[in-house]
Amino acid sequence: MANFSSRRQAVLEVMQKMRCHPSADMVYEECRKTIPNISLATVYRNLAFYEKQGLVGRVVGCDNKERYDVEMDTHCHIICTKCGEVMDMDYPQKLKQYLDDYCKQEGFSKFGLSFYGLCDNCKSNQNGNDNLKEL
Amino acid sequence: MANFSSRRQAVLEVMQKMRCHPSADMVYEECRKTIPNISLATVYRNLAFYEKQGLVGRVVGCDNKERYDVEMDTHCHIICTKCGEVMDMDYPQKLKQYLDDYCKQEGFSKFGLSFYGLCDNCKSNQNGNDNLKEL
DNA sequence: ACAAAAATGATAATTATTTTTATTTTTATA
DNA sequence: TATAAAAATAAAAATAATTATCATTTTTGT
Repeated sequence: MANFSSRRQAVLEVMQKMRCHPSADMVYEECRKTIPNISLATVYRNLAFYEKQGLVGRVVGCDNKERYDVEMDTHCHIICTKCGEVMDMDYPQKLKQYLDDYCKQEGFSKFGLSFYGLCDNCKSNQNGNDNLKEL
Repeated sequence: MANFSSRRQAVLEVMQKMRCHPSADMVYEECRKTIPNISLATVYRNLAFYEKQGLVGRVVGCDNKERYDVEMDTHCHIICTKCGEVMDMDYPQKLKQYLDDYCKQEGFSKFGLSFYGLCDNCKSNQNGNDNLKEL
């Protein structure tokens, strides 16, 4: 059954291998390493395909690109207000259960929690600018 | 001091009057009702300006537009997985305090919580399609 | 009143994403 | 295995949202 085409499989494998929250073009660049002539549209199409399946989700960072993520629902995110990087984080103690229950009780299909702040990298390269939009 | 230009003021007033989470072009259309020759660029510029001040925040709905919101931090959001509408919601009991404390403790500057599901409107116009991307 | 700084409108440019179309690959079935 | 139908693809064009540019206007501080 669900035997995907080679390109389609590649997109998922690349997503699973990348330990980050790539934008579509990052996935594209990564795919090209093994499939040099894959098209960007194919990456977009397959990310949308997997999103519909629930295998891939979208996170929204501080830049204006969509970021994609495998394994949603298991973790929340820290989003750097300076560089836009998205990092995984375990839910704070007890919170996951609380939100799961609440969600079920109210009939929501899912939830997303993000914390905003400087990532370690930007923290050490401090220049007092805690805002992407600054020039 | 902070005596803004008339256009800049208008953008904020419109935002405060609109009881929704408008995209930039929605704010633009609303502004044009009183200032017919205001420019879309001015709306974008001033939304960015207020965002930097922390007076306006961005929410992300299910469509690919940025949605803007005044009074962040007081409420969380329900995002309709069908029409993309963003609605305000009070934080579930005790949750706000918990998250505020956690945030302060960990040194994050803010957080955002969203629940996903069908809005009442889409619930009643049921057609089994719980996904914007469906055709 | 006047010079300097900031904001604006109009439009062009950019960027991300989606659509289109002709072609190729995959799938199902005979 | 051969073959017709369906699905997926590459490449490019189209679309849509946002940002940048620049000449002009408005605001600010003195």
